[in-house]
Amino acid sequence: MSAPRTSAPLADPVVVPAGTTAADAVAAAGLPVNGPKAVVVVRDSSGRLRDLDWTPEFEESAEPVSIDSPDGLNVLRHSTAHVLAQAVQDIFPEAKLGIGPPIDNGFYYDFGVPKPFHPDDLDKLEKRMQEIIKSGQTFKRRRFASLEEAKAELADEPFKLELVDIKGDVDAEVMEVGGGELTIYDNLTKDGERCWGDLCRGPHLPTTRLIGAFKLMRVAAAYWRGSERNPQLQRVYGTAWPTRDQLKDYLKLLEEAARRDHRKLGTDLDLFSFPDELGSGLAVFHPKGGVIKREMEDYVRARHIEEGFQYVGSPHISKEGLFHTSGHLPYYADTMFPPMEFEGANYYLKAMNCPMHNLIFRSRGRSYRELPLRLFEFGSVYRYEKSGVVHGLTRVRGLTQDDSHSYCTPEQAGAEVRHLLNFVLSLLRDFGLDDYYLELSTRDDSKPDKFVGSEAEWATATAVLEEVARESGLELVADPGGAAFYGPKISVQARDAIGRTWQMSTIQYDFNQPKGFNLEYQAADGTRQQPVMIHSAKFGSIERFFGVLTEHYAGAFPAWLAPIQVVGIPIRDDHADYLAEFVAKLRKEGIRAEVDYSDDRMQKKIRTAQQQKIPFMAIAGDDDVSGGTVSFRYRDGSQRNGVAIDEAVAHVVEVVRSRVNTGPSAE
RNA sequence: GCCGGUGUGGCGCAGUGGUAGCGCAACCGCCUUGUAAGCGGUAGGUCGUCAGUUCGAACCUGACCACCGGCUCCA
Repeated sequence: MSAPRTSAPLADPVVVPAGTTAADAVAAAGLPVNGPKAVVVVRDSSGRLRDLDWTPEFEESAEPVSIDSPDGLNVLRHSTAHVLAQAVQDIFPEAKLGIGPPIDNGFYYDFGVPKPFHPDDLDKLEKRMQEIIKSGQTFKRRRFASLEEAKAELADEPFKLELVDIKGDVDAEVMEVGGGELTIYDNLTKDGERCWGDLCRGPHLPTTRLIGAFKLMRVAAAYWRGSERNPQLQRVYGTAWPTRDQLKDYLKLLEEAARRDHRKLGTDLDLFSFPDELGSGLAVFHPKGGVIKREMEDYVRARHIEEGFQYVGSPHISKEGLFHTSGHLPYYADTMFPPMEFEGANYYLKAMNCPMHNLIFRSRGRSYRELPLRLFEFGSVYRYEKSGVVHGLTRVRGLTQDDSHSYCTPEQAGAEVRHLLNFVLSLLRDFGLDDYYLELSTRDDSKPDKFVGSEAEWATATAVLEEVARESGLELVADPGGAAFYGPKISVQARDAIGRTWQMSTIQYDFNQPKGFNLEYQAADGTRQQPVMIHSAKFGSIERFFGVLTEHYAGAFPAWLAPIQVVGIPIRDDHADYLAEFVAKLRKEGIRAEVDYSDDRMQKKIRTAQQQKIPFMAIAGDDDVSGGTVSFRYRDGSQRNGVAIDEAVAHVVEVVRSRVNTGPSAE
């Protein structure tokens, strides 16, 4: 997610005499220069942000930018990065400066240091930053006419020197070369004395005092200029806000995310685990997780069949040749588990299902009348993810894809992609994800060896996907270079309950594998033609989707997915038999219901059921027994007392079958 | 794969050189209770693994494994 580039105008353009500083202009317009709504920079007519002390080019159309706008927040965060860098060099004088851009909710700064930072160092740095901020430093822009001058100034900063020297693909976000212009910002104390400086394109806050609240979050290593071949620098991450309250809210959001973490909930709710004995990235689903997984699969299988897919099956391993034919092996040999050799052949665990489906297509002659031919399966694949990247259920080494391949004529491709996109979106909606945008991943023409097929083929395929994506009316984001080697793709990015986005489904247009497999169908005119294939995974992987759903619902799954849907809670032991009859009736309707027979008190049983996030608690005591009723407590805490047994059964059945959620997802 | 951090009963944690402790969960009792923790007792750990240092290692050193936070990668 990248921050929006625009900020809403605060006022009409300010008209001032030439030579006025932006700060004076802002003041003249009666705009605030302090506090949480402060104007911190201005935008010139070319859209570029400028410091408030910017005079020479000041224009009538300059637009004030407030600190709480997205641009203003970036300026605030970037300025905080400078304060961090100054603090680091104060405490670790040997530290060399990398870069320090703003990011979502914060900033980072990279440093070259002889010894990596320890998390405890953050406290010291925060303290020093606090002092700097309170002292009210300003950032003073200095311009250099020549490279030499700048280099002399930066003689002690090897990384900055490298930035100065970079020819061609200069990272314009980081600095500005071009036109021979290089700028250094000097940090000035309140008395106007220089106390620090950094090569930077700016702009910055007029004073560090506007940094209302910040916190250093973590240290990590990051490759210099993002390349694995470069040395690693120490990156310090922080967050920064105009006010303390905003920082507090942000930290609360992080806590909420931690509370929803599927890895924690997986243990708490007894859903799944990753036994050491299996190896990294290999999950087992426990009975409760198994229920959810099976419900997900059953539903998705049924929906596929409704949509005209045919359910197929294929093995987990194959001889090597198959993956040569498909073209995968040269690209993915590193990330496939190493081959097993026996009977004179190499066998690989499959890392993708498409080659298998291609063999099904090719198993007999195909007619145009069969197209689009839609094959679908839950295909388990194994990918040797690097040790540092496995992450809960969202990045694993063994996973199951709900993988489909639609074989169609090139003319049918657009309609098939449209069909798939609608299908995918309706499925996601059924699982409570209804806020999404699309990403169109295309070929990177500068890296032809990463992609197969001609430019014309790519252009055709991309045009088909783009047209369907556009007419969907959903937000569409370009992802140049993100395509698979065999073709472009649309991916659906879904926002969860707390606004995080997850890449979910993909739809990929492939004209290459049909070629490699020599797939053919007989056309109406009797000629043999080559189909195109559309790959699609709706969940992406069952495991990953499971993890995302767990976080989306914070473990409070909608009733139809809940491992235990109803728990009977007797007020006294002797009410248990009465509830057992009720539970038996529910089970007859296919409801997952149990009686809590533990010798805990009913309050404790309620607490246990709440922690298990069970949607329905059916409570019964003397009143209910004599009245032939049960009393519901829902997991959101609301109650419905004295519901007649038959009505209660019907109520539960209705909620479960309608697949709606009972109670707010956050408990 | 790279950098840093962490690894103690099912879960959450304490214990920095003298042969392991707390809370929850589990089990056994007592209590018989109307919407989020009643009380008492019992059992459970070769302290991630393997080497090493030491009279002695949960604690110090090394290697490996796993996890966490990032980076790089993600068909």
